[in-house]
Amino acid sequence: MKIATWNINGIRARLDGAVQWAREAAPDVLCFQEIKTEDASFPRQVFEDLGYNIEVNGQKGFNGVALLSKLKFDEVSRGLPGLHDEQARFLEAVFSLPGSAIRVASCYFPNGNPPASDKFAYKLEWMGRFEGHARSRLAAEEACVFAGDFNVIPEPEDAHNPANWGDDALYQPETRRAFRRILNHGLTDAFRACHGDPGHYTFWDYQAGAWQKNNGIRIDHMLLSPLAADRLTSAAIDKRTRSWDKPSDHVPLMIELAV
DNA sequence: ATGGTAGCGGTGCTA
Repeated sequence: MKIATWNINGIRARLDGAVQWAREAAPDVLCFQEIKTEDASFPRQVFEDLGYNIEVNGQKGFNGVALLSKLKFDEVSRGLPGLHDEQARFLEAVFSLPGSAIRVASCYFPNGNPPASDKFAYKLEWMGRFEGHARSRLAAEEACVFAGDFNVIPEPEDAHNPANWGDDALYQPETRRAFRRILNHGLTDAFRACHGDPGHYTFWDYQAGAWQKNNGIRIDHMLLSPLAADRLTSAAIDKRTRSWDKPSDHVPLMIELAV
């Protein structure tokens, strides 16, 4: 099965491209972040016409995540357990498969800029809450995929020019440490497990010709529990979408699992 | 060093 994630930066502003990509790539599960719209105004029909069931944790104007699935939703939960979050950043669901099941979450981690602000404190708090949640999911020994925009540059090889990011929340030592703590509970960075070489990015800023200069960063990730990682057969970034008209500043990431 | 772009919503905030 194919699972994809894409920070779409406004689903209504990006609808034609998002639908075209979903039709062609045909993921079984598609996670969106930054839909920037409320549940009631999510454009459901065009995706339902492609055969998707849809769950949304939306918010007016900012944030917002969604899960689209060709499989039936068995369970859905909104928000990180135990976190009273004003911001719509997390949506998790369980899907039944023949003889097994898989849990998938669409995650939009806080950006956290500027460092040394309340936004950065919120980012670290959110990452800590996520870590606790991931631990409890790992204890259940399920096939589980945490997919989304983590707003973390894990390593220098995940940035075209790491020196440019020294003052950015996405590359602070505390941010990278919090990400490693999450991984160290036993999650696999699916893209990195399939590609050892540097220079693969999922985000290019709109400003200063970042795309033309390939001045990108890898901040969208899929973290897999051991049962999911055992089934991982491929991972790919589809950077073609970044050159489309009116693109998102992020591009889709897709994995394939042998299930 | 600064400013560069985009979505939402109708101004300034967020990224």
